[in-house]
This record gives sequence, C-alpha cells and structure tokens, in this order.
Amino acid sequence: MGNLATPLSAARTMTHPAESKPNSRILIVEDDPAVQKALRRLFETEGYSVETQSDGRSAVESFQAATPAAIVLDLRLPRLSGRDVCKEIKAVAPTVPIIVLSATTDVSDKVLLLELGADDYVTKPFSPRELLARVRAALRHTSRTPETPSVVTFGAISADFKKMEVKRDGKVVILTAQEFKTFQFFVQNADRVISRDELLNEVWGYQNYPSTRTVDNHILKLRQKLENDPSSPVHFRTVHGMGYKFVR
Amino acid sequence: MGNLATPLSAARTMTHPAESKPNSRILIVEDDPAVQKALRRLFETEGYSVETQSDGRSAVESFQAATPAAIVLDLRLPRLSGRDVCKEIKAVAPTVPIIVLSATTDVSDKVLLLELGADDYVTKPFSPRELLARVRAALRHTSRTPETPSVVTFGAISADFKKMEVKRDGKVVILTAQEFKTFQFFVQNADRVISRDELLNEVWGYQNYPSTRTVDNHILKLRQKLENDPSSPVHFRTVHGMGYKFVR
DNA sequence: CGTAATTGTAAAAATATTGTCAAATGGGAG
DNA sequence: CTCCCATTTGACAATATTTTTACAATTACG
Repeated sequence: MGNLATPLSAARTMTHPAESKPNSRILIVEDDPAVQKALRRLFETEGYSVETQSDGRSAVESFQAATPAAIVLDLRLPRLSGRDVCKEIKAVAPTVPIIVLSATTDVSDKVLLLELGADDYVTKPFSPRELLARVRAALRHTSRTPETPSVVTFGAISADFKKMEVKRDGKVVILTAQEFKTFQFFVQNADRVISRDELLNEVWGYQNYPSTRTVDNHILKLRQKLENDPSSPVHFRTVHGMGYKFVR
Repeated sequence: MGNLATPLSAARTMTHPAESKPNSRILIVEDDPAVQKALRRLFETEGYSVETQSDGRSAVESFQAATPAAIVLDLRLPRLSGRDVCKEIKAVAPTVPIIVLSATTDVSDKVLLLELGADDYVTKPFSPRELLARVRAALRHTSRTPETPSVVTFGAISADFKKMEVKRDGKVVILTAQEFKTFQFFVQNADRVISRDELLNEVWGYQNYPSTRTVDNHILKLRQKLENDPSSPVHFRTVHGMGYKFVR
C-alpha cells in the first residue's frame, strides 16, 4: 500500500454539513491589523466568538485567561514567535487545535509543523473558505474525539485506521490510497447518504476534480474488495438519485 | 491542466444529479467576452440560471436588481475594480458567496482576499470543474436549511432526514429521490395548502418542469407507501381546486 | 340530476442513473 | 527513459425512476 501520509491530511479539509458550532470561541493571533480585522469578521459572520491578540506574549496570556476552542496563529509575530507560542500552548493544552497561518517559506517542511505541535496549516494566499474549513475540521476532530475509532469491524471486515490496514476474514486486503481514503470517509459518515459531489469535495479535494463516474468506479472496487457478494452490496449501498450510504 | 477555452466541453458531460439546487441564479462578472460565454455555458449546462455582466458598475447594479445565489467575479474589470465590487456587495449582503477569479499575481498577498471579503478564489488558468466545485461548495454551505428536524414521527411513520430513511411500523420504506424530496417539502410545510405549481417550483425546479399531473402521481406514490389506507388519505390530503395539504 | 372541471389510478413510454469493463492517462520507481 | 500501477475516462448495458398518457372516479355547482 502506498504512503498515505499526504493524502490523508487532505481529507481533513472537510467542511462538514450542519455542524457549525455556535458559541465556539476562537483565538486569533495576528499582528497585521488589516488581516486581524478581516479574520475577525470572517469568523464572526460564521457565528464564532472571536478573541484577537497581536503578539506572542499576549497570546499565551490570553489563552491562559480563557481557553478558546481553537487557535488561528500567524507564524510571524513580534515579542514571541509563533513557533514558541505554539509550543508553549501545546505543552499546557495539547488538545486545543492550532491552525497555523504561514508563508510558504515559513513551513518548507511538514516536520516543522509536527515539531511545533500544530494541527493544520494554511499557506499564504489562502481562501477564507479553506481556513474556515480547516478550523471546523479541527474543531470537529476534538469535539467528538472517539469519532474514528482506530479499529472498526463489521461483517467479515476489520479495519485498523491507525495502521492503515484492512482485513477480511483475517486476511489483509490491499486498498489503494484513494480507496482507503474513500473507505475511511464512508466509515466516518456511516448511515448518512453521501452524494458523489460531497465525496469529490471531501475525499478528492478541489485541485483534482474528476468526473462523477470516477466515484462509481471506486465504489465498485470497494465492493469487490470488501463485500461478500459485490453484485448485491450490503455495506456500500447505492441510494438512487442521491449517492451512496455506508452501513456497518 | 485546464485552460478555459477547450476543456469546457469535457465538463459538459459531467452528469450532475439531485445535488444541484434548482433555481440557483449565478451572477458572472467577467469582461472577456470569450471567457464570459464559456462560463455561461458551463453553469447553464449544470442547471444554473446565469446572469452576466462585463464591468464592475453594472455588476453592482445587477446585483441590487436581483440578488443571485452566488457570484463569480473576475478581479480585473473596467469601470469599477473587482475589489471594489466585492467590498460593495459584501457590505450589503455578506452572506452571498463570492468566488473570485484572478491571476496569481492578483492575490499574491493573503491580506487581499480577506479584506475583500471574498469567500473563495480560483486562479487562472483554472479548470471548469474546480470552479464548479467551489461554487457548489459555497452554495451548499449557505443554503443549508436547519429548519428540518433530523427526525420526524407521525402515525406509524418515522422519518430520518439525515439518513434519508423513512420507516413505517418500524420497517424501512424505500422512497425514490423525487418522492423523498416531495415528502420533505411537505413535512417542512405541514398544515399549509400547497399548490401543484408551488411544488413544481420548489421541489422540481424550473429547469425540468413537467406537467402538473406528475405531481398527482407522486402524491399517489406517497400515499401508497405511507398512508394506512391510501384510498382515504389522512396525511396527504387533497384540497380540491387548490392543491394538497400535509398534516401530521 | 347533469355537466364540466378536477383528481385518482395504473400502465406504457421516455429519461435518467448506475454498474461494469476496457482502454487511456499520468505519476513515480527503478 | 521505460515500465508499472493507480487513477480516470468513456462507452455501453442494465436498472431504476420520472413523466406521460388514457381513462375512471370524484367533486363543484348550476
């Protein structure tokens, strides 16, 4: 099986339906007043309550005063660098998601982000929607922690998402990267009808947006690999005119 | 990959079922006639109703005349720059999503998009599919109707709109896509008399506008599937000369 | 009552969606 | 550069749904 490190992170960009969290407090750390103002507006119109800070030291203090649900953090900050803010906060509260804003040069390597403890990042000319999506994804991730259990079993299938391994009757089934991502998305959204469109958006992403027939083909593969009788699927059900639905 | 001119035809073949909102009007602001024409075709073949404008001033006026569901906006415009169009519109109607078309140089700075208040952006040259995907994503986000409770029960019927599942006496009843949509509309508008025309407008959409008899047939199906005694309906009532009325 | 308009109903006809496979594409490893 | 394999596309068949159509039943109303 291919290396899934990169593709998986893409799947995190989910904008999830009907999941807007009111009452969520966001701490925005950004020194450019224009950007700060714009960010505040962005999140406030989405129903978040916003706290802003302009430098690193104040950010940490503000965080300690009242723990926000998530943090949007510019890396280039006066007084205390974004890196250090990240580290300090993660040391105290490792579960609060931090989304880093950065120029491409700031994070040439993902290793850096891991070291920092950041949960996600958005690079330079970013779309507001994308930032929102990532914050939401991060929030969702923490708010329902046991969302994706590491191991899921149903029928003759057992999947270990941590190991990225799927077994059928105890024998390893090899899924390709895309198949695995699709599978995981279905498991995370069990019992819900998912349109091809949503799949393309959430699993494939924007940059490569294939035709809807591609989705069907991947469903076909998943059925062939995971269903007892692929021609009359039990788990990967089709909902005519709507999309697909996964049931355990 | 996609340079706008040719690949449009490719995206045309993309069948796009159920998901697309009927009656969605898109305002396209683009001064290059060739691109404008291509964009119009792109969105029209996907079932959107399209309004086009070639300069900034007209765009704002057109917007005020009739508010579209979303706006696709080129940044480089005569008469009034895309930036200003964006600002003006966002000042009046912050919820209408704006997707910006831009050369990479236009958005080299992350400040820009945020200040503008744009929701998303696509850089030229862009793939038609990507643009479509982003517009759809934006629409999906705003047009979310939180008014439908996820689960509704009445008589022997229980409906889970999230799972798109309807049960009668605990047994799953299979509704087709159109039946389900019709059913949902009735539930959302319980106790109110609904004319066939309204149903055709709201549930079917103007792009495929069948005869009013089609409505009757769907009511028939709903009664057969959901009523205890379909020939003397309790929930899906006929209001002679007017239309139908759903009561729980 | 009687008639015209409206609605109920079921089957046929027309469309639309999905399943499936083979071939084309494209990216990465060697 | 070439080969390999995942991915995507495109075609076509197989299904499923939507719409039309025709006619019977019902209702409104003089």
